[in-house]
Amino acid sequence: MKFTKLHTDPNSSARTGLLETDHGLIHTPIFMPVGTVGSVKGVYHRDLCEDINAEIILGNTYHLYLRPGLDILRKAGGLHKFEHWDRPILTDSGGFQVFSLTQIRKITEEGCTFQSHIDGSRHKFTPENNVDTQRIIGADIMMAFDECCPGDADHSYAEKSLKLTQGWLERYAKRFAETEPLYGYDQTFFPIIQGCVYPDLRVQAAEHALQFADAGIAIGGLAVGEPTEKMYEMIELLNPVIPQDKARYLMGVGTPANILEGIARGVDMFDCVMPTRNGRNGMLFTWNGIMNMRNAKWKDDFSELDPSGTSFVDHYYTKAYLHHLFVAGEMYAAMLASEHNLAFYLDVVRQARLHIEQGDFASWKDAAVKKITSRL
RNA sequence: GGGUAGGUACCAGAGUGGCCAAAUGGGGCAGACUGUAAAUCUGCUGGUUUUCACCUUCGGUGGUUCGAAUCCAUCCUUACCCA
Repeated sequence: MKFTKLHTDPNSSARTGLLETDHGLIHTPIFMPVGTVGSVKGVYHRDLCEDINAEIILGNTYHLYLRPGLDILRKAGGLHKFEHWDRPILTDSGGFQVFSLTQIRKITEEGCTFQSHIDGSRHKFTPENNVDTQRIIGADIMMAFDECCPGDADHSYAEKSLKLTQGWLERYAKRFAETEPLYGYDQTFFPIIQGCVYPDLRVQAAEHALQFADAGIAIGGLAVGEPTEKMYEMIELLNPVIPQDKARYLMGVGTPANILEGIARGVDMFDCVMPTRNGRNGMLFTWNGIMNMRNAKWKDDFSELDPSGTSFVDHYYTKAYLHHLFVAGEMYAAMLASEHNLAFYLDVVRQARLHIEQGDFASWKDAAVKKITSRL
């Protein structure tokens, strides 16, 4: 896998690039829709390709390992074939579940013991079996197995956590080097920089992780409880530390504004459940601001859903109609909102790329952020 | 005409002397959501007030009582059954 930097913005650290995979090209900056258990919730793959134009989607190792399980994934010939998705896939390792399923897991130096959130059965992830599992899933980009450290952790915990992550990374890289892709196309892996909100830990984490970076590297453990400003500080801090020829993936982020600010600070790749989850819960992101479609104000607004939207749903349906679908609890509401939001997110990164190429990204970004964070 | 069971907040429906502005659902109105245990969760939902508190409210009217949604009388009314 290869990452090439293409353009740089003169007034910020924003850049465009190209990530070449065996399943196709990824133009960065990019947003990657999250498809945890083998589907981007509520959205047809057809629409993901043609309407939204997602260039890559995510899967999740923890969730897919529990269900459908490795036997089925192996028999299916990997996740691409199983879910019939021909474009690139990135899988998270389950490191986020180490963070979010804190009540039902135990961390040791060897790995992490989980209780399944589905049936309570006990399982263990180690860096080694995590590589094996992601080989079976067959992601184009595999994520290292880490501990996603909470944003409010103190320095001592963060340091201990980082040590663990670093030890796991070394073992992960070793196992990765010893194993081969199973399905005839290339796989790469991204190491993950942890270190919470502590500059000394972050820099140290980056320097360590960079030894294992091939095409790209990830910044993890952000947007997990720390103030947004701290998140921006950490990205700024890492920007000069990470070589320009590595794709930088800011994991789990975020709001459209977070993404633009991340791009301005040199980030190339983003993923987040926000467009789909918040969409299912009635929130629409647009260039003109945020709409809560359950609000009564939309009930007799028969204007098109989003005049500036790029999805067909934006011009095919009205605000009043979507409001009605949400109030009525119709699943179609969740589908339409997810489709709109993902199309918007992909439009955000597309516009960002255009403005970086034109060289006016920084000023455009400031104006855009102001607008998209307002409430309609 | 006779009998029985009812009439409680936007709706349904608990409550049957003080802890009742009144459970619980639904509906309504807002809010939250960041590598998805989320088509989920939270708050508010008689009036004034930031809270305390006070005022008005449980079909109508009139009583009993220190005190009534709750007991009594009467009227209105709904459903079902019998004729």
